[in-house]
Amino acid sequence: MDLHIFSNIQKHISLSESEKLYLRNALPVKELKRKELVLRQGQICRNLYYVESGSLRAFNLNDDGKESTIMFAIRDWWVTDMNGFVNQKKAQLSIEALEHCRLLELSYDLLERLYTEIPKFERFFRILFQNAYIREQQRAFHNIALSTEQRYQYFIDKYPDIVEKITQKQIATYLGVTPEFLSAVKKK
Amino acid sequence: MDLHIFSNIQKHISLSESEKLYLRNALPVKELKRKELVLRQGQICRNLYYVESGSLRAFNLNDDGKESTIMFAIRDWWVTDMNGFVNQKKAQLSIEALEHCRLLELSYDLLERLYTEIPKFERFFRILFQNAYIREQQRAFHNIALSTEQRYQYFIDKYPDIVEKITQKQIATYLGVTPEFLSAVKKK
DNA sequence: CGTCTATTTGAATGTACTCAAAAGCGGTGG
DNA sequence: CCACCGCTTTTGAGTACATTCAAATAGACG
Repeated sequence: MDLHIFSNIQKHISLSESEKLYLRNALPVKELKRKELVLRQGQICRNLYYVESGSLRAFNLNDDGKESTIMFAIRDWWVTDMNGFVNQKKAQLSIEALEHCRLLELSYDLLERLYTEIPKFERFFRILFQNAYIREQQRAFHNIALSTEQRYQYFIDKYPDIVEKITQKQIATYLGVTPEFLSAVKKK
Repeated sequence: MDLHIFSNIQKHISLSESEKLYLRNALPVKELKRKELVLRQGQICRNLYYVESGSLRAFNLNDDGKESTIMFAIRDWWVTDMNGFVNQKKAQLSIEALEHCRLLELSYDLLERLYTEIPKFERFFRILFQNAYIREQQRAFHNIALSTEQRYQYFIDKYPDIVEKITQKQIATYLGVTPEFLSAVKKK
């Protein structure tokens, strides 16, 4: 089987050929053009996406027009508005393609079925959420403990593959500072 | 059975009487006095704790002596340095009792055994980590998008049971501002 | 009751934002 | 393939947010 998602899943659990075949048929491919949205803030969030190729940005737009980037997703990452998805309610986030993307779409209903029919998916997503939790807690820690310069340095060191896909303005909205200020920090 | 942990677990999975008995015997009770540490930054983090009663604070102390509070934990919460715990490496955090505490201690080895021997624990912790991830992502979002005043308001609205256990200085280290500044924000 | 820590207050300093304008760069269409 | 257009990045001045340090006051614990 040729999909990256299988090796992603098999980092943590094993899959039989029939399970792969099942998944291949159950996961629609979604192609996105640059700047296209796969989720719009305010819509019900019905799917979890695996990124076969391309890159995306999940962001919130508030009433004052201020954008905050919640996460980036590149090849081999999973992305959605997780709060909206697990509670099947309106998304706080929009998710846009930063370039041409090829996604696999995992619906809420299918995921619930996977949990009951193939219980090892509980394990897979337990590990996925465990890692996601640790990452986000680290981020929250950095946000309260580190200077903008330190957080910028950490970001470009930790996510070089993301950095090459995005603009400095997008990094600024991820760090929670203005593009002007980030520019000034870099000059130093 | 009389432990709060059982109703905590049974929010998401069911437990037989024999499973409860097994857990009861497998989870040592740990009693802590006020200000005592259950984990010290730099130590290997061997346990995950369930809070039967009392309240705790997980924080990082950096080289300049600056404290950052990563989380609070009250009755019915789980707490540890999750990164240290799942990778069995040195803790970034210390965890101290804010008052007399009664904890249940779940070791790394026992948890790994639970995952394989009672697979529904994969589901339980999948849901636990899923919720933790959503919470931390929300926190990271607030850190980059909201003012100190808004984050303070959100915290006291969302966690009134925590607020009554802690000092304003501790809230300040959780929000990532100085106690002096938080005091000024409140006056307004 | 005394001591230690938390909280408040204020002044001086540093960090970050706003607004505006210029310069640079990339995508798109001709 | 080049040139234009729009967006990103830079620069700077003025303002607002947040910290540091010090000292006074208030509270809490033993």
